[in-house]
Amino acid sequence: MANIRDVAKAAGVSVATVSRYLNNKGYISDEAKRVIAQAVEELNYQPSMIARSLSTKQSTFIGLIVPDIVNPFFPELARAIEDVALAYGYTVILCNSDEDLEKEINYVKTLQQKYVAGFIVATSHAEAEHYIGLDIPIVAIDRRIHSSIPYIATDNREGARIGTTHLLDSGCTNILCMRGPSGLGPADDRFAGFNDAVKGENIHTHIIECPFQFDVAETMVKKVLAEVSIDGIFASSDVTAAGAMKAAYSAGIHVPSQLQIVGYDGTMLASQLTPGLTTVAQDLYRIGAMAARMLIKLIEGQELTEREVLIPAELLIRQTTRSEA
Amino acid sequence: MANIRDVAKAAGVSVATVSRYLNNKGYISDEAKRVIAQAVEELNYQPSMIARSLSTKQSTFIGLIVPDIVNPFFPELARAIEDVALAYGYTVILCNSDEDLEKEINYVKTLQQKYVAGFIVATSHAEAEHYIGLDIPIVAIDRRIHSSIPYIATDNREGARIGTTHLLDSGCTNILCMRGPSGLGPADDRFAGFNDAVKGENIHTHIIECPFQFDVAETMVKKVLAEVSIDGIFASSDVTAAGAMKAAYSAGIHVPSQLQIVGYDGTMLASQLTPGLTTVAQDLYRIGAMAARMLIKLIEGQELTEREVLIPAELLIRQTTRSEA
DNA sequence: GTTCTATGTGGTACCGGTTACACATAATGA
DNA sequence: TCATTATGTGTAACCGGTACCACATAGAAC
Repeated sequence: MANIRDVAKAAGVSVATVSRYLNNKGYISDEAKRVIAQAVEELNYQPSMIARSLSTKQSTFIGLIVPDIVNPFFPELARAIEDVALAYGYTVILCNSDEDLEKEINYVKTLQQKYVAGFIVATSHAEAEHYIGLDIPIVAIDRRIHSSIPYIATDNREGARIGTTHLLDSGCTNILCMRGPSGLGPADDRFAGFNDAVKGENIHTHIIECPFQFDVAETMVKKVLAEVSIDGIFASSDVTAAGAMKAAYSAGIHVPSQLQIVGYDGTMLASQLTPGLTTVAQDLYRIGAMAARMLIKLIEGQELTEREVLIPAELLIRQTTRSEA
Repeated sequence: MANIRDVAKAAGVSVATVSRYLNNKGYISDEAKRVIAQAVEELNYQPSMIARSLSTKQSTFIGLIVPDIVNPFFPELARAIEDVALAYGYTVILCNSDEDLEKEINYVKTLQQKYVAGFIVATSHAEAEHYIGLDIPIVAIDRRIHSSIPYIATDNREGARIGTTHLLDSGCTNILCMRGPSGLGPADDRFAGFNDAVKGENIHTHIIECPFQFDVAETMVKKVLAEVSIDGIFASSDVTAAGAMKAAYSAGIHVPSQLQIVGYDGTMLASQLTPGLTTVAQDLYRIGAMAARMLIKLIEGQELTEREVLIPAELLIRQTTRSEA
């Protein structure tokens, strides 16, 4: 592969001029532009990003840390981030942390060696201390890491309130709330939103704490259905809602006539279930895209207008609720 | 951040010695090892991968090109690749091609500039010519790009045969085959497998060509159900099977008592549907892991024992088929 | 005693860019 | 007319590693 000196020689100018041409900075005559363009074309020259990075100590890599890309929540996020990154000339490095702090720290270290320009962190084990010391821009998704790190998420509390209210409006009076792991920011917020909605209403509520796993959800809901009588479920994720649907099916309980269910996330899964799952949709794409844009601003030294952004959730009414009104 | 010269100075040796120490090559005395280790420790030195790459013209980045990470088929693949890559000290760059040839070429070009060590290509628009010229190792997943490029995939034909046979064994006599886009390798193979299974059997078959999209599948199957009477569906992906399930539900046709369905892929979706979707599972993780291992071998200059690997598919029997036997 | 080999270390060119600085020329303003 | 500024270009140091080559020393082989 040709390098910048080859181009300079072919064009009959100095490497400095070629560099200026490539980066569009400083003065260059039209004539110089012409001959360099031609040389670039002829030699099929492509500048080495590695050499550029070494020299400028900057790169166009963005590290994306997620717990597990297999969790349907993250691909859409990743997709949005990748789209925006591409548009701005960055590429994204995928890291699965498995919620394992050590793995995460390790990744951060490795990527630093590779001069990543910044991180987008969408993980729950994020310990502030390992990030705030870094002199690399970071944006947090879904949960707050530290006040100094900008973050962007769905307004989970309000979203959960809306979802639960929909259950109430649809006539449910015996509601099971499948809350997510306590201590986990978004899960706590959603639970708070659930409580906001039911407070003062004359209904019965049952609370279980359930990890975001299909199998566990199915098992737990099966047990609940055998013990108490409920007519509505607010699940704090689509995956757990899917588990609940399966449990209801096994128990011979019809959805939505006997039991109504609302999920959370608005993933593909929700739309592909039968019956279609009513869910509180997060605008994952928007979150991802915005996070990427914020990070790139940070990387390029621009000021952020907002450091904390809450995106509203939207209720998608499908067939697991009756929405009489 | 400290560099290798700082370390050399602190340890009272030359940079060459430090480099040898870091790369474990050449002769170094125990004493030198000791003082260098200490200096590295004290300065918290981490070698710059960028500088190393510039010098060696090698990197530890692997480019992963997929059509769309949102398609549930790919996250699992990506996960496996990432796991293996991590274990060998590589990091993976995620690229969504959207089946767009130009975007794909663009990515390849960009990543070349960034000195990626190799590519794993899991995309259908792969035009051989853009890859065979590259002097970078490539492994293809799911479809063959060119005879010179190693590839690894599920034995789709045999998988489809097994899935279809299961439908036959379960008593279906009127089967709809939802084949994938013709011209697309894996889709063609699966269709061939379907034909292998039904050939010579005394049953009726209906064929439709359906892209791997939920909505389209639902619409198409709705139409079929209104027109002809069938008791079994072989879908060539889980997503289209899910669409078919929804269509059946809308038409008031019960699965599996009136209509049995077999999907393909074995994604999470299949297990999370209600009723659970019987499906021909590809061992996505194994495919991904193997592809990553093959690529790394190639990168590191080792010989491959096999250049084409077919992984057997496995039938996962769940609740959309009756499997009387 | 001389040659050979194994062990150990250092100097420095090189990878392919960027950029500070020096320098030249033309145009502008006082 | 002379100083000043805008325009345009080249030289070379630098980013932080790698690795070739030269060179030293010590023990083994002949």
